[in-house]
Amino acid sequence: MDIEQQVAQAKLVCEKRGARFTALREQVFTLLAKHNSAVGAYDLLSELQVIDSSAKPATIYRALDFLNQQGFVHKIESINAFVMCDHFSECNHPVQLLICDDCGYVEEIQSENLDLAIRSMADASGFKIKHQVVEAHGYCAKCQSDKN
Amino acid sequence: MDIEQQVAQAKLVCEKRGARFTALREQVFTLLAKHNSAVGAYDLLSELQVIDSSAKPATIYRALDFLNQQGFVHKIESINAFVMCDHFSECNHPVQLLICDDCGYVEEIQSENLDLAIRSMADASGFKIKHQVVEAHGYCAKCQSDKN
DNA sequence: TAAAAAATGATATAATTTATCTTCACGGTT
DNA sequence: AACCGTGAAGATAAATTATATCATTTTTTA
Repeated sequence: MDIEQQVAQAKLVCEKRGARFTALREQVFTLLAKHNSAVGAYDLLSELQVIDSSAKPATIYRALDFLNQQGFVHKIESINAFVMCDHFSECNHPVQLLICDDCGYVEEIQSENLDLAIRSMADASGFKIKHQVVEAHGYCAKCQSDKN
Repeated sequence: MDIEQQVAQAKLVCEKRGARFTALREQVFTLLAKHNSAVGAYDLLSELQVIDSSAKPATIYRALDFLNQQGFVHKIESINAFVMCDHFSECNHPVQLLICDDCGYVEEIQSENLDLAIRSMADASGFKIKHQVVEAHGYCAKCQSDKN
């Protein structure tokens, strides 16, 4: 799916939800979509400032907040960075990421078993899960082979 | 296991490894051990400053770094806080946490299935995992019942 | 159109973490 | 015991990440 399609899809989803996909939010969405790896908020801010020189930290954080709430982007807690969601139309799925510590590439996975394993442990303790952070760090296939 | 035993155990482990469990590191270890929930670095710093008024941020971060490397404490990436490890003698186990967003209680779980699920997804992509961050947020049994 | 709600602008600041350089303490070696 | 190399801690500063607050503008709704 190319970026224009993603934007169109996001607009559609927002319309359905009564959420406002404003020009600013679209800009941030597009900037992030152009990366195929994780990006820090301040890096994104620098990019945004090329278009909109008045942008400030709060500008980018607010936009990211919104996009995150809509499920379009994920925050990677372990590296303070943001990444596009691979399947943003289906909302509210558990987020599970493989993060390459070498090249920064992020792969979003979907393991039902993983989700079940967490939930069954939680159930055993009477714990009610609202949100999961699953971030595996290591080296992607490409970076491993590059080392040979 | 009470705190003195934990300290003794930590000393033993460090000795075996040729790592230095200095007075400062012991103080930070003990402070953290007194909590049964996650604590922020600056909260810990405040507590340390009662004993050692010259302590600075770097002081606490260095000690936490060491304790983390030894596997005695875990950093909770999603809330920027630290917690004692439940089983610090067995090193290098994957860290899996249930974090109560109400009372701050942290339960460390050990699910082989969870670990396997992540690894099997990684294998499928040729991804080599070095470190996992698994942090489930929600409400513990106690906080749920308190709401009734 | 007026009022309410939401988004953005602008400014400041808080919170978290790391870098750097110096000094000190410990362990092994001559 | 004095010497020396290494790692730890002290001191200072600064980088990085994130939020608070209040004014202004835009959009929605009554």
